[in-house]
Amino acid sequence: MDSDASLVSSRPSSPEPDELFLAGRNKGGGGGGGGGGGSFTGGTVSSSTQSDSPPELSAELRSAMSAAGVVVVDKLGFKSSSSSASSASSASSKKDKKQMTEPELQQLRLKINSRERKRMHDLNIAMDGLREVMPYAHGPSVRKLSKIATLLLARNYILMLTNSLEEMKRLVSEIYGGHHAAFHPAACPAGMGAHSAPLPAHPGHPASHPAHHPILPPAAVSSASLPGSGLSAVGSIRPPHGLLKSPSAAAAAPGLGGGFQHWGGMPCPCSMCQVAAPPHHHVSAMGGAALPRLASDAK
DNA sequence: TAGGCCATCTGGTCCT
DNA sequence: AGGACCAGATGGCCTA
Repeated sequence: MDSDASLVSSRPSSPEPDELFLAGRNKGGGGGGGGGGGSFTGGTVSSSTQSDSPPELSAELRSAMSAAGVVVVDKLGFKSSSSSASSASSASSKKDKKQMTEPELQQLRLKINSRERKRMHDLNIAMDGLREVMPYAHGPSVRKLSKIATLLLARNYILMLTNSLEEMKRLVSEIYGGHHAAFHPAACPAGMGAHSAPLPAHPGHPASHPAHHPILPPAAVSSASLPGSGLSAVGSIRPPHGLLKSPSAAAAAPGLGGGFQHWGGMPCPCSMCQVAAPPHHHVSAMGGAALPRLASDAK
């Protein structure tokens, strides 16, 4: 019904951050799957849901909808000049629900629905933000990761980055460990060269053992050292392949689809290479400016 | 056509 | 009291 469409359409006009996302996001394209289309096909969803309500309520609901629209918009941050609607809703909310008239109940219900919708939209925005930093192929031709796949891939990615950091620290300590005195003045940053204060994280320092991670909290380090930890273990934590039904998604998300298998034969010991980037990209990948993205060949 | 994924609605519960 | 959070139900869309 148009009611939901009006509510949904009122959201993009909201000054909130999700507006930017929703505006730039062409969910109707079908890339996001049925759900993606659902968010912008308010008519379909509303028709389905409104069909639950008695048909005779439609007109009433529509009138209530317009009033509730003001309330919703006001709730979303607009400077609503119509205080009557908000006052009516507040007044009705003060009543017992049993005493509320049907339009008032509907208005309250719409308000709650809108709030819940906004909450879910915010959740989806956060989920998309997570997808954006995930090392899998992005693009219009690549199917979007499902929510569960996104979460599982994110978990794997965090674990893998943790292990990568540990591995790099270990290598650095191996390289510079025996030449600490010689390398120290030049190799260390200014603060470190001065050694004004003991730096546990210094490569040559005994305390720089990976077990005492200077950056990550102990929990993160311990999580990296899961049973059978090490780089190969990260690949073993990947989610079930069944989560990636489409081969394109599996190819686009190596962390999910088994892209870690090449680790054993790779000349570069940096586990970052397991993700997607060629060995010479891991510096930029560590920088996080541009996470390695697989070739958008998928599909 | 079945199954997966999703958005939305809705009622309940918990928190501030 | 109001809002946030959660889970179940429902129905639409898409893909194999």
